[in-house]
Amino acid sequence: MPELPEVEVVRLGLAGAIPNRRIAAVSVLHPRPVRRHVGGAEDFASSLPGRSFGVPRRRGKYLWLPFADGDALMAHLGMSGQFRLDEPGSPLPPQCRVVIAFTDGGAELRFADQRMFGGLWVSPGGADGPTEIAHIAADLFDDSLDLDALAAVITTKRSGIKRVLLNQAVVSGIGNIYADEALWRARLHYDTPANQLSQTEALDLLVAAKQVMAAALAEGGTSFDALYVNVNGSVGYFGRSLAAYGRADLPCDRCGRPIVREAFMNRSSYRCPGCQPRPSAVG
DNA sequence: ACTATATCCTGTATGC
DNA sequence: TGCATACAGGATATAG
Repeated sequence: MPELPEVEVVRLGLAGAIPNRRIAAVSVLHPRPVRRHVGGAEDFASSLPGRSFGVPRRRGKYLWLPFADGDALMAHLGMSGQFRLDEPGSPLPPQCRVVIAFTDGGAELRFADQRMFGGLWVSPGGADGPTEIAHIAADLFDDSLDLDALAAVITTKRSGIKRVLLNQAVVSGIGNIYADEALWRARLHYDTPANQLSQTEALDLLVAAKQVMAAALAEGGTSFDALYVNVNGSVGYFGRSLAAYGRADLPCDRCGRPIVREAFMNRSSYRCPGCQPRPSAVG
């Protein structure tokens, strides 16, 4: 699923293809992905032509594509959203929802989304920081992030540590895959109360999360199937490097015990029962 | 204020 | 072969 590394791969792909290009026409093929656009689908399609893109930006899993006029096109990939850059007239990708054509007649920007948890909308005045994502915290690659301060905040939370890692208002960009990988690297059980961690333990966990996401970014992200791909349709290769996620019954790379899969927060959590034992009751 | 859960959505895999 | 069900999970609304 697209988390920070995958979204950054997409951002980089867009950065090489859309800046300074002017929109000629927009087609909305399904209304749901533009549900967050205040004026509705027709307004979305009619308000974009004539605008020119700047350099795409990202916070956590959110992308925004600034326009020269100060507004921005907001984008979230959700579970299965994809941006593709394809030549006009070429076959549409499966579940293509929105098509943006340019005045130069070059590659079109196409938004496909099977499950439609993702979406696009125009953020008025959002080019330099959309208000719609004011509640989204800095991510671990944000230069302005104070890692020590973030670790201190985490140690005040009473929730289990995985809930905290997944809370985008605390630290953004981490989803189920990299949460499990970071917890495995830090040898922590997902249900460990965050306020039972020492400052050092919290800091080590954040560093682990940043390191695993940096490694994933270097390999083009994690792809399990065609649901996550780069703007040119290529897949990422970090899936082969995962130590916990998706490895139920396979041996832990550290201790050899089989990784277990457990239901947690309406999804799956993977951990090593040897390296990441359930914490003792509250003490 | 804080924490936890239900909901949305569809293609794929699995079971009977 | 066909139908039903489980599963994948990010963000938000709602409940506690």
